[in-house]
Amino acid sequence: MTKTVIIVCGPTAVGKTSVAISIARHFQTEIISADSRQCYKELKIGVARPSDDELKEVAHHFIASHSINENINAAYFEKYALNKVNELFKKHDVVIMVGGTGLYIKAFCEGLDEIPSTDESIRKKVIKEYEERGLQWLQEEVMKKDPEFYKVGEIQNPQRMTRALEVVESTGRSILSFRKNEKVRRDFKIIKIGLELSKDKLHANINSRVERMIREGLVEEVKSLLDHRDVNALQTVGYSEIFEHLDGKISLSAVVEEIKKNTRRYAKRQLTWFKKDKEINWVKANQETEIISMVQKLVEACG
RNA sequence: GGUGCGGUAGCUCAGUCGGUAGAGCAAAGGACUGAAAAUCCUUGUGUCGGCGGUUCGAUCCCGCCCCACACCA
Repeated sequence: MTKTVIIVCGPTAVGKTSVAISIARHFQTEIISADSRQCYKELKIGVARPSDDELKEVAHHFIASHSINENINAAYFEKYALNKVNELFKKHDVVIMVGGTGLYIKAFCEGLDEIPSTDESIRKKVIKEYEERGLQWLQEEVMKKDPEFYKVGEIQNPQRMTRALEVVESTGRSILSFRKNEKVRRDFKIIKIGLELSKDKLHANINSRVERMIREGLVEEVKSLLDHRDVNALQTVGYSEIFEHLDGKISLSAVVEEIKKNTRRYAKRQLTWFKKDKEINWVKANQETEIISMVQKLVEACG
């Protein structure tokens, strides 16, 4: 039988976890998470990690598997998930991937261009200089050192600009010279399922989830991470806002509303990303039996 | 009941010495190749409280009314 990965994606709070578990049980297989925050063992309540019962029901990978002090990114995920999927294919014909991190899913399905790993000290230096000297300095540096990128890049976006600078400085070549614009072909089948809900229902889910997180002790969780607030893993909805509250800048009730708002905006960004992917089969998130029979048919069709 | 202050975008407000209006926030849409729950870009939204009057022309001036707030009784 053709080896197959079924990818379940969609916006936050749409109900991916439970659908993925149902599908995994149906195929008697395991789950690889594609979530850029649930992989950290230090983050639990605020990232809506699957419950202990759920984790017991089906084996999960890339959940609470790394530390916030590690440097995890899309390229890392691509390698990690490819290794994991090949390992799981020894025991299973079908493997499930679930998550809301569109870039990670894309990296897994299509690959990222190989860019020589840059010197960590150069990266840090570039970011530090940007923080000290500002965007205009960054733009001038990129204009000087990588004029090609400056012409086409997002010159208002400091993250893109610092990356471009970091790459020219450590390789001597423009980041554009590494871009191949071709998708890598995987030797397994990929089926993409997108879960959807009406905006009203999604927002209601988001609101009640945020309130539950607070009830379950999110403030305590964030308090225990205060010393690490600068790490990338903690630049996260639900954590940034509570850090502000712990600083005394904003009341708890205002924080709750901020988290709801920022989660809605995050969901919208995810939707914008996933809508562009024409390979996704969209289904209503709350119709599990229909989803399973559809997935079963898709798996048979390709194999 | 009297006096004062106000009623302009979903919210908070600015403004027009009379030529039918604009900021912030919220919202909506979009981009995305080693930070992606990140980061960045774009965009409106109006019976200017109601009815009359003056005027070529009123959201702006005048009158009455309604509503909110404050103070006095």
